Amino acid sequence: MVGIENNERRGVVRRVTTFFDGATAEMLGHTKSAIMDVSHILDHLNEPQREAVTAPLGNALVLAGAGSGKTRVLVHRIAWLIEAEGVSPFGVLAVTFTNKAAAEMRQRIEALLDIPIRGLWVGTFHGISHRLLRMHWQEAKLPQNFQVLDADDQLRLVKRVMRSLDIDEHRWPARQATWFINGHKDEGRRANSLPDDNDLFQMTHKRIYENYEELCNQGGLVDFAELLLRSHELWLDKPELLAHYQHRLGHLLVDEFQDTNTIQYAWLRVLAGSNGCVMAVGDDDQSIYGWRGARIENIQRYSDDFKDVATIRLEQNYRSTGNILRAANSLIRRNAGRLGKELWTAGGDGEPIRLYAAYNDLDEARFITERAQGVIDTGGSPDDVAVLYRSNAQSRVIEEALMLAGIPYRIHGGFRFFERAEIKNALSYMRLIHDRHADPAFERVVNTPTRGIGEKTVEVIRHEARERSVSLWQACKDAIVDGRLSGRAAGSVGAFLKLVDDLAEACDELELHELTEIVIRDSGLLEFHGREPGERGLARKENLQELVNATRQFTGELVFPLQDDDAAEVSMLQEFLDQAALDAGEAQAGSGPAVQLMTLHSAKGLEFPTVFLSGLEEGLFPHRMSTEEHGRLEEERRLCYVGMTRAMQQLYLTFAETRRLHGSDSYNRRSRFVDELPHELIHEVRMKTGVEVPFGIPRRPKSEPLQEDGALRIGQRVHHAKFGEGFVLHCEGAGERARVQVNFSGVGEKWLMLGYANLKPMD
DNA sequence: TCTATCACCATTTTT
DNA sequence: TGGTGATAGA
Repeated sequence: MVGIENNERRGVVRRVTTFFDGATAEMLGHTKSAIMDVSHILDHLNEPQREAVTAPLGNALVLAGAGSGKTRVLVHRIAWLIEAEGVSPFGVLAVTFTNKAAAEMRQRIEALLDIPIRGLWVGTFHGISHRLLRMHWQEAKLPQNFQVLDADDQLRLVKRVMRSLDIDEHRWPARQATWFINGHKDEGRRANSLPDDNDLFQMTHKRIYENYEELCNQGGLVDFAELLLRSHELWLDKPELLAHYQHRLGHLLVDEFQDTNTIQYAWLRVLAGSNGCVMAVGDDDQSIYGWRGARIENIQRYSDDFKDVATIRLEQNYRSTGNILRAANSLIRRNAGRLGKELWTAGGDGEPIRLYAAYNDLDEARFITERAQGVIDTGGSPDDVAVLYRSNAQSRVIEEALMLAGIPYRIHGGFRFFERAEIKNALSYMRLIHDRHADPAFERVVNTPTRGIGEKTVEVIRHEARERSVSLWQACKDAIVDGRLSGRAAGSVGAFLKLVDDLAEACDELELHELTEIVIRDSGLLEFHGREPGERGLARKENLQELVNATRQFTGELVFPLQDDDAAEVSMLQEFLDQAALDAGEAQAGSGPAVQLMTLHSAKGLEFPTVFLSGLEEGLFPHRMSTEEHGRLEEERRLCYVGMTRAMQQLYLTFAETRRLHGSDSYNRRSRFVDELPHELIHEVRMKTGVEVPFGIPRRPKSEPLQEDGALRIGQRVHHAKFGEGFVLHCEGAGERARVQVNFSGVGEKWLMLGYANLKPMD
């Protein structure tokens, strides 16, 4: 029904160029909105936003700059489709990358439309693909109770495969093999489609991929990439099924389009078919996930691959001050091949961007802490402050400084709730209760808590299972009957089997949370983890309790409700386990206002009144590993752009001349990104005094200051009391912080503080 | 089978 | 520097 309506509508061309709030209804022509008040949808939108929200039914590309109201446009567009265009909620599919974004969008749509939108599909690529596979497991050639593997499960499985193939894990790290498999799946390639060549790397990994694939198929295991790949294949294999969804889902909206990878793009194209309307929202300047397969070119290809794409640019920024935007604009302008966008604000210039050249990482942390304290002292909330860094290793010193100052902070990233070992253990018992043949779960808890089933015994069971192509569980039963296990091992294994069977029986008729409670107690996990030394034991026990709470609150309500004909028979337990795999939860429960510490990557999409961009040093940011390739350097620059545009009022850039990383000191030059910013927008904060001076002018090119003193120049031979003779390689800094790198004939290259080294020129 | 010790190593992260 | 994984000894 919906599909037919849509097809008719798509021919209708409506030009809506200007809106006057009072006149809106009259201007909408013959659509349903003529009799309906849609001002709540269109009020408070700027011109381009309204253009996007009310775009004619068809394909559209919305280039939404940072802070330009992207989510707002998506939400209002959906409301517009439903209320003004009369599209059924069942005909709309909104795709995001994270569960958080999906939840937020759903919530905002419901708030805007003031009614729960049953049937509206809002979810992640993975979540939606997963749902499809659950509904059409037979067509997708999966067992009904197939299991979703998370990254950790996958890695373990790959390791198991490699061991069974006798592949040296030193030479071929399992991480790399997993990377290889996922990389190809993300590109839509199955193991058998990879070419055979003489490349040992390729052939080894292909072999692993093939065996891994086989093991997954045998055990009904589906990893993240597989969800997408398989649902894509499902559509291609079953045209009638595809037709059903194409007909039903006539309106697709995709958030963060620049982050789509090859398979996601293909997935969308297939689903859209020739009649579907796709609204792609994204920002090529914020593409920072190329390293995990995202294809920035998808956003460029889109206009070619889809017909009659209307392009709308959202460039008015509602977040940052003029200075911040000007700096960000001029930074990103250095990247080539952009679709082009220039952020502007109706607000004022605001304060200058502040730059702090710290002596070392501790000094940097001290400065950040001091200024964060300043924000709090002047009535700000700790929540208003974010400290961003390139790599997680940088967080420690900042943490310590904040802790010392008694400023509450929260670190984003790290282990998330469902990724914690104790939680995964508990879930594994639950998984086994649900499906005795779930091998990954079996492997995980067969000897957790320790019950005398060692590696040797497990190896016997694995061998048995492989020989007969049965699950580990089945292999245990057989091995006991056939007497293939020693008396002692047979006893322990038998006890484990009985434990799980007993748990299953005891929990048969119970609510999910009651089951969970019994599982963590009777499996011995609660006691086992509680015994762990120190704070950790306590924390783990609490987490397990928290799991019980989570199951109690779990309603089984689907992320996106299904229409009656979609109804799939899925137990609450299954549902919960799936969700735990697909949504690992938040890393830390928020408790009170706190300064936010996170990587630049995880800051995307967020905003803060005060932002510290720390560690702006060559080698760290841009990261050493990204400086070689041009494309990767541009991605680093986009990352810097993302970081800067998080700031609403105040932006601090900091770097350290010396940094302790991995236990040894490193001396890095200030990041090129700092120098790519217009100097007039920056004030440099001087050490100790805190006095601000204009940035840029007095700074001389490196090595010059020393030359002027007539002391040293590059290449000059020098003598050091302890290291002997050498010649100067580099000079950096000035005054008390001046350093030289000298290549000594005896001890090699050394960095020395000029003030202390007492170098004697030799010529 | 479990625990202590020692190399080894080290962007970014969601699903 | 600190976390991880392999190995040796109890």
